[in-house]
Amino acid sequence: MNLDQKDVNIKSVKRKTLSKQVVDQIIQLLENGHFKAGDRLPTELVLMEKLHVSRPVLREALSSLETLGIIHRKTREGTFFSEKIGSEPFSLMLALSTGDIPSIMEARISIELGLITLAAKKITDKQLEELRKTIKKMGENPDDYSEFDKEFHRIIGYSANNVIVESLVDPLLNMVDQMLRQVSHEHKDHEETMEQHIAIYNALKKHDVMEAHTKMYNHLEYGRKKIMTIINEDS
Amino acid sequence: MNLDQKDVNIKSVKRKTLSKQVVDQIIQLLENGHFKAGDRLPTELVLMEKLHVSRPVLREALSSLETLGIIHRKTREGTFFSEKIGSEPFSLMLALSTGDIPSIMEARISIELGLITLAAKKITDKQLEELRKTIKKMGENPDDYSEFDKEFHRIIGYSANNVIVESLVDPLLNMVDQMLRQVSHEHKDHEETMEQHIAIYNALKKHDVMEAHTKMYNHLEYGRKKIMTIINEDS
DNA sequence: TAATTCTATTTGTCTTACAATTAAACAAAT
DNA sequence: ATTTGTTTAATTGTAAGACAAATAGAATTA
Repeated sequence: MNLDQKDVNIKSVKRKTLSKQVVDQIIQLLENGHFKAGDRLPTELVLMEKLHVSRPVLREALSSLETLGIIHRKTREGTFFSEKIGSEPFSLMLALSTGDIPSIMEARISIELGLITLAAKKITDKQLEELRKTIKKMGENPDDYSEFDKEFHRIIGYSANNVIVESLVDPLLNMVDQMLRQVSHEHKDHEETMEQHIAIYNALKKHDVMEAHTKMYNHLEYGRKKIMTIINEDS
Repeated sequence: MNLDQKDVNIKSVKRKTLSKQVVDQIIQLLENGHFKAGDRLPTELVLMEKLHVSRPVLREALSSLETLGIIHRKTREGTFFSEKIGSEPFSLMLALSTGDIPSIMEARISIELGLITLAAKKITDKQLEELRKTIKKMGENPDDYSEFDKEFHRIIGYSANNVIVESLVDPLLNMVDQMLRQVSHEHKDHEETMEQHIAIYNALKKHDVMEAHTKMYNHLEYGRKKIMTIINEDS
């Protein structure tokens, strides 16, 4: 990108770096429909020529896209557009909110309340059965049930069967889980949690969107308030 | 990173690239609490020495983090952790779903239904007033109201006042808006949309979580079904 | 004091070279 | 004919060094 374009970019104060421009160019290939998920991109050498940039610049762009989950690369094989984003990028992003417990709790509530609506409509019998199992196992392990708790929510998240929102579930659940470990372990509430999970399960089984939402809301608000109480006690 | 580590990474089949490792290292600085949003990172030269990597590798990692919205850089000033992620990364990610109309519509519904719950609790009088204005303007412009429609939803998204979920709103709304432009312009429904917005507004004004959810659900499902009908007609 | 110029720091870009990985082609052995 | 091993070549991965561009802050001047 040495020349030619007479840079009439007066308006943009913060001129974009070349690598950022390359990122945008490659994204456009998707938006144009020239490429789609799964397609193989040209080799770095070819891209360098087409885009008129040096290899480091190109590779900065490709690394960015890979970290975003949009492409993936394999030595000797080449560069491909991914099928879906996956959860790694969101995990990385969440690191910026480390310690901001209220925001994380809210985000988790927000995402899960959105998902339960999709889930109530789309959840399969098989997934309902899986849910039932987690409840059963939770009943059998009143002392250490946090893994089954998380699993319950994860199943609901994935039963919404939506690749876009799906990517958000695991990172948020993991973050919340990690936070819970840091605060007191003494505030568990096995019976109450069981009942709430069962109520949610029953609503999902009926595919009752509104009831599922209500039960999930109660469940999540219950958890949020408990945590907020705990961290306020500490301070 | 020339040597030393005898690479006992037998388990991980796909060895991580250096730049990916650097990304993880820098993320850990956040998770450890050694750095937080707003902090300035060491210069590239220093990071190169500390991490034992070459400059291209380091810069690939930094570019990745910048594209993820986690850091931002300014010539001569240095590199800083961002205060929030912003909406660009999600816009980029969404490109991978270009054309997958059902998924995008669902994701939008999911996110907004999650947000309305937070919004119903946290929305301010000022934001309610803004909402009222968009409804008024929409009433005055029965022919071209799509911008006010989008604005209405955007205000609700931001009234949830949560930096994490906030980043998702604009990209999704823009994507949906763009899709709507591509399908027929003839399917607008001014009166119905007005009524639904008013119903949502009234629920928010009462800070009634459940009613706000219900009204928003009706509104979004109405829109989704309309679009799905249209695209099915075409095919 | 205020405006201007200079300087040094930091990020941005390019070039070149070589290393590492491995699919694919080929050869050898069974 | 099928498996197994070997070579080759294509592609991504890493490194080093140089220079360009932007600009905060210091130095200079009016």
